[in-house]
Amino acid sequence: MPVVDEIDHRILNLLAADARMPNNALAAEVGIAPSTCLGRIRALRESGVIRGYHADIDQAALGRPMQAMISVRIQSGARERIGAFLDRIRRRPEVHNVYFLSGANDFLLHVGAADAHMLRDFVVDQLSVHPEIALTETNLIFEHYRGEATGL
Amino acid sequence: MPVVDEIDHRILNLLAADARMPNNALAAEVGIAPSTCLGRIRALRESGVIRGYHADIDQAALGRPMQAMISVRIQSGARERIGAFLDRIRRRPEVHNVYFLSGANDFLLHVGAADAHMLRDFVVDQLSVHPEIALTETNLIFEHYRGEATGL
DNA sequence: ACTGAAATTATGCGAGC
DNA sequence: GCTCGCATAATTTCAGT
Repeated sequence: MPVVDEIDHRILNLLAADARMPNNALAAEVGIAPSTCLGRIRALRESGVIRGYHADIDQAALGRPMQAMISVRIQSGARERIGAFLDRIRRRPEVHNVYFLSGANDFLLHVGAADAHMLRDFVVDQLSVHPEIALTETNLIFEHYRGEATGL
Repeated sequence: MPVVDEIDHRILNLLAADARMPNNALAAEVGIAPSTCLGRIRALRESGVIRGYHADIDQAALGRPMQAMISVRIQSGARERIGAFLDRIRRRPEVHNVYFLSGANDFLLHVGAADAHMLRDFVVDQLSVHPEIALTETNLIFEHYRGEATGL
């Protein structure tokens, strides 16, 4: 069980805002020596508190200007078989996030696509073909904002 | 409109997977000189293709083991006044993502909380108090997976 | 776009609190 | 046990070519 103190907290917030911030600057900001700061970051990384560092890419520039949120409902009898389905779906390049939820729908898939055609193909070829899937509902994402404080 | 070629594409995928990957390693991986690679990354950053670099933090370690997706529907007459509401809500530390959608519900708020109490307080104090908000529906997030290929 | 030098930054180690 | 300061290694950055 990792112990995260006040200073760790500040380091994490700074890294969530800018993961490429130099260790020196971080150390100065939180008021400890660079080597100490590095040790803390390494411990946080190894204990799993820091899960990784990711660049946030403008999807439109990558040829995927369209994003959608797809609600997926599983057949009530097939809840045990969804593990394999999930593992495959989350590895697809179109899929940005998978939320496994309580409520009437079981999943939310956040996906990117070049156009409506590609989106339709994704729903038909990746989702509807599976007998475990009871229904899907696709909604376009007009805008997507990230939170500021602590990064996910 | 920025031009993103094959090599840029590979750089972006690598940075999406690991934003702290050293510039030299990146350059070697994509087969160009470090200085050239740096120039490309800078251009991508300045043109907005790379929006930022963020550490992915385990929310449980930060004292927010609970996550929820809240569907929000706006009063049909109040669609013009939601800008200010959005600006405020997305700055709250509990809020990880705001999705502005088509369909019956107008927003999806992805939030973190320490417990059910805190979550209830967020819904009541930040959402229900606004007359512009017609209804909210809160669903717990059991699990959240990030996509692998290209980072968002 | 590459090469090589210079500045900046990261890392490991021994000492001190 | 955690922190620091210094020495070394690695990386980034900016010339010139």
